[in-house]
Amino acid sequence: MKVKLHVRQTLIKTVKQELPRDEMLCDLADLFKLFGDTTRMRILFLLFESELCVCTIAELLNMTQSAISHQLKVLKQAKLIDCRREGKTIYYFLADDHVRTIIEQGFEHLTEEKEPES
Amino acid sequence: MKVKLHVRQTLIKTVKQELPRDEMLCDLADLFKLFGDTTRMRILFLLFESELCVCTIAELLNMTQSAISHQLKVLKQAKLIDCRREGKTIYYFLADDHVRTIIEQGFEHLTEEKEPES
DNA sequence: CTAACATATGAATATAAATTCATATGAATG
DNA sequence: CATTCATATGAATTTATATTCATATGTTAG
Repeated sequence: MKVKLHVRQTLIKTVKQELPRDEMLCDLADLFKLFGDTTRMRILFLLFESELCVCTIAELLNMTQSAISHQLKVLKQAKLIDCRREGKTIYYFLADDHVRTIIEQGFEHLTEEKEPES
Repeated sequence: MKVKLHVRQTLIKTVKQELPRDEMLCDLADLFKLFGDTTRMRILFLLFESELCVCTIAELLNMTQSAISHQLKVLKQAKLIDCRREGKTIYYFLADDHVRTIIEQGFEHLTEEKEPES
């Protein structure tokens, strides 16, 4: 009885500490995965400048409307971008400044790597 | 002649500004790609604590030595981790603090997303 | 209501990345 | 120097992801 209780508490501890940690780890990986694709990165960089509609993004990146649309969906589901409708066209824009911050962080890593502070 | 010169200068401008931007974009995507995989993320989290040898990582993550070895290679090539030999065993460790910073940034994004400030 | 335009979407295909499997390398030990 | 242990690696396979293609949805204009 006592032993079982102990086992159960350990289990609870595991669930409370290990599983969330693991879930968080996956969430993190999923987040970074979004930035790990050239097309999505290009889209985000374009949206740094201003909001844009799907067809403009497609033109600028020289890709099909469909391909862009699919990627926009991915970015939107992840809440990195949002959109608003204006008649027929739909404008996409960055949801907040986190995107910038995260990308800047990565950028710093790259630049500091290439010029190793001599 | 003058027109051609102008065209050429525009081309140079393009090469100097657009292409590097594009190359940088790819580098960035490649960097983030590294964090976009659960296995690699797990490995990095383990290395947050201390340096570890391949077999220990494999045990802790409950994966084959080969799978871990392949991923360690990827991380090492990207210079996120480094290693030292001690007899037969090889210890891997984080190359610098950039890894921590980048992951923390992503982490902040996640937490701020889940609790949208009140 | 129909045509035209902008975007979205499901399924198929193409492409890339992770894991496995078999085996090679490299160091220590008897 | 043969064996054992730790790790690395190439090729095959599996699995995941991006793109394409065909078509659907939704909006505006006539």
